[in-house]
Amino acid sequence: MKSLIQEGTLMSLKRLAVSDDQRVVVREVLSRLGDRWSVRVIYHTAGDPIRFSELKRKIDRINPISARVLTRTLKQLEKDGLVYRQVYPIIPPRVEYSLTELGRRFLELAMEIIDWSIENQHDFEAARREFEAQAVPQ
Amino acid sequence: MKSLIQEGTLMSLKRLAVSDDQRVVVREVLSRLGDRWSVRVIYHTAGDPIRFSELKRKIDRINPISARVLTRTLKQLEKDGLVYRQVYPIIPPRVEYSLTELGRRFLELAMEIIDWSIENQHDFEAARREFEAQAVPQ
DNA sequence: CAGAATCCGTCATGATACTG
DNA sequence: CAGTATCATGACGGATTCTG
Repeated sequence: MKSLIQEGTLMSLKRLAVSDDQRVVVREVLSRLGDRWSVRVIYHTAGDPIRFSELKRKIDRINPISARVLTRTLKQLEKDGLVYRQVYPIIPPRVEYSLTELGRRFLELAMEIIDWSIENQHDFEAARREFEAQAVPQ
Repeated sequence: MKSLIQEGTLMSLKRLAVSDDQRVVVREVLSRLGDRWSVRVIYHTAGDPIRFSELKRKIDRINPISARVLTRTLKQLEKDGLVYRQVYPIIPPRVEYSLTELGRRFLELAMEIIDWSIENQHDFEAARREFEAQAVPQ
């Protein structure tokens, strides 16, 4: 299994090292995983098309998000091609968000990591405890 | 395939929503993917145990990293249980870094996403071009 | 309803110099 | 060799107020 990692990663890094454009895309995608809201927004956009306010309300239930941040996150995701934004030019305005195919696959990959994190929760917590037991016993 | 996503993600979100601790762990792992250096450091730590300076030199070849940032990144990864730090109490000091089992699996998952990003590079670039063509035509 | 505008605090990153 | 200390900065996130 060690060789599996090393061969796989070496191939990836070669490809990663070749082109600047590729490094930019990778950085972009990993950033979406790492920022505070993108994954959560994408998750709540996975079902039927959802309006701005409803999306905000759903997210607020778990963790409050400001309109400004939700707007910025959605705009970024739209630019990345992960989210589709449909505008109905009526009054009052109606805007619906949904996932693109790219967005759906992104969510699947994100979920793999999320599930893995939860499965290994205790290992992570044990590592942290041990680290803090060693460091600066004062 | 839609139901696949929705069932899978719903299960994950339920688990995600239940416990605060679980949300913390998930946030932690996703942050490691999203920050600028962790994945790169983990990649270069995947082979034989590697010393601080050699690690720095390898990373520098692609993108220069300051000693301060490399130190901080390594310490964080050690605290997360992804990297193992072996100290030899000799003079001059010798410190070797290697991956834990948790770190190896993390790298595999990260590589899935990296490979996917590269495979879909053109879709991402097309989405960005289209977005910028629409926005603010001035 | 779906944002935009403004202002502000925090954290990650980074350059530079120093040390056991 | 393997870091630490100090200082600076820019992006991200957030609260509040306003609008077509």
